[in-house]
Amino acid sequence: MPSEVRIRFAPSPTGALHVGGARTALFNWLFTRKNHGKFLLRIEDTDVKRSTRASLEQILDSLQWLGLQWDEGPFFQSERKAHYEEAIGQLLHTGNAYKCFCSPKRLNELRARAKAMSAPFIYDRMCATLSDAEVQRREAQGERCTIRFHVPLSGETIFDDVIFGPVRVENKLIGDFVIARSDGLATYNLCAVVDDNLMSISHVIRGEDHLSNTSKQILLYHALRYPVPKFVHLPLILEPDKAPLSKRHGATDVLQLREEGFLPEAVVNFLALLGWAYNGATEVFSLDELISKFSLKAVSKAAAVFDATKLLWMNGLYMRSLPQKVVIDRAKAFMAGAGYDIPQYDSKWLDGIITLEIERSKTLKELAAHLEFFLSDQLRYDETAVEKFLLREESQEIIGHVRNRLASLEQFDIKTLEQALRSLAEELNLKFGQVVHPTRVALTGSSASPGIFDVITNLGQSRVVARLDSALELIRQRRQP
RNA sequence: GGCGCUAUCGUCUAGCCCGGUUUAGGACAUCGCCCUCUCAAGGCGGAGACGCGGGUUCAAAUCCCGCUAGCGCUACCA
Repeated sequence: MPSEVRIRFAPSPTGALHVGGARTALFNWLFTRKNHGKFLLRIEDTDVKRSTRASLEQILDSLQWLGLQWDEGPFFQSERKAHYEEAIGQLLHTGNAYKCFCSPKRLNELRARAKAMSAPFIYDRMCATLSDAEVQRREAQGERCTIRFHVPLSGETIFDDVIFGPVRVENKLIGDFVIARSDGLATYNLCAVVDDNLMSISHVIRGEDHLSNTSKQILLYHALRYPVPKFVHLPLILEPDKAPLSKRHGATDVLQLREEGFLPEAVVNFLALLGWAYNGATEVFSLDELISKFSLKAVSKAAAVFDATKLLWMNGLYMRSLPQKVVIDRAKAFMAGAGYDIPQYDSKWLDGIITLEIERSKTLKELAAHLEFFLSDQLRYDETAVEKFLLREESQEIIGHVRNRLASLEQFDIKTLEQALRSLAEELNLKFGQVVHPTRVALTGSSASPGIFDVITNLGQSRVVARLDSALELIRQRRQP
């Protein structure tokens, strides 16, 4: 029996959670659930300058919205300094680390010189050979120092990544890296190692951008005599232009996706398909199916482009396949959040018109927009539709007839309406569509809408007649000159 | 510059490990047709890819080498 599966998602709160981070979180979560392990959330906020409270909240909010519940945490690295200091002390004590007094200026010069010679920059280890007395003297003088890890000069560090396979790097190419800044705060590589050990993490699942850091961390594991976890690096997610994910390209933040009216179920399903495939043919998975079918072994090594169009398609799929009641409730909540006064509407009527638009909307936002002509009598006429269907020779007459026929109806159910309009078309010697199209534009302002009878019944007789009158008025005005 | 990683339709991918079953499969997008009161949905069909160059082999998308391109790391960021 393998030891317990303990997984962590460790974002740094320096910005909102974007789809790349969300995908990492998802894969972490799926792997945990599949293996009945524990999912921990750790906030890597050691960079005090860039970490913000707002980012933290956005990340937590995003994770919750996606339904990725964590079992332990959140833990904050900013509150765990004692652990890092202890490890650093141990490293110093065992001679695996040393104090470095080199100034940023000298380091920059070293870097510049290396670049000028197009040679690789590796810290020259000047401070590695300082005597204890010298170190003490300079410290006593109040000189600030960083602490560097003593990387072995020879040999190589090898690890077997679960996704990428064996990766090997020569130690002499790594260079003594900083594990504690001059202000005493430990850096990422050290904190991650110390915490992953303390938290008994079994698999470190993170973005491919950390692949190159892994050998450094393994060196740290060895020096600290910690057991080394399994490493799993996930391929990156790219913008359509193949550039790394960034703000400038629009909605790639999870919270933005929510604002755009996407459903978390669809986002999760879509994200799962970014770098992972079950058999290449099945694309739609419930969360439970995802958990049972997910496998890190099946994750691709190549970076994937975030295709918003496919997400849109999948969201539409979920709009139509999730239980209607669920979508209706989500739509109402979304609209309330967008400023609509939901309680003012008759609940049953609202549910009805939402239902009509669910199948023709890809997002909740789009759905809300489609509802506009039902909710407001300030019709926004689509100019193309007006020209095509209202300003035609025969339109005025047709709409006039429709108006009178509908106004005269005693019953206003679909059956009666259909009979009325079909016979009207027959009497006028017109095709049904010729009657319907101008009517639709007059009623909705657009040439696209739900079925005309659904529109009419849900608008109600008085509003229908009023709109037909308005359309007639509009036609008269537009024809004046 | 050094090191590391990656490379199948425009995009997400299956196939690659264990060479032949592949006229390289599916999905999104796109184009056409059907359905139809419009839109959407749905149905049917079309176009569309193994980065390049060498090997190995009777046979290579699949194995090997080189190249190219992209990305990552090379921070007192994570």
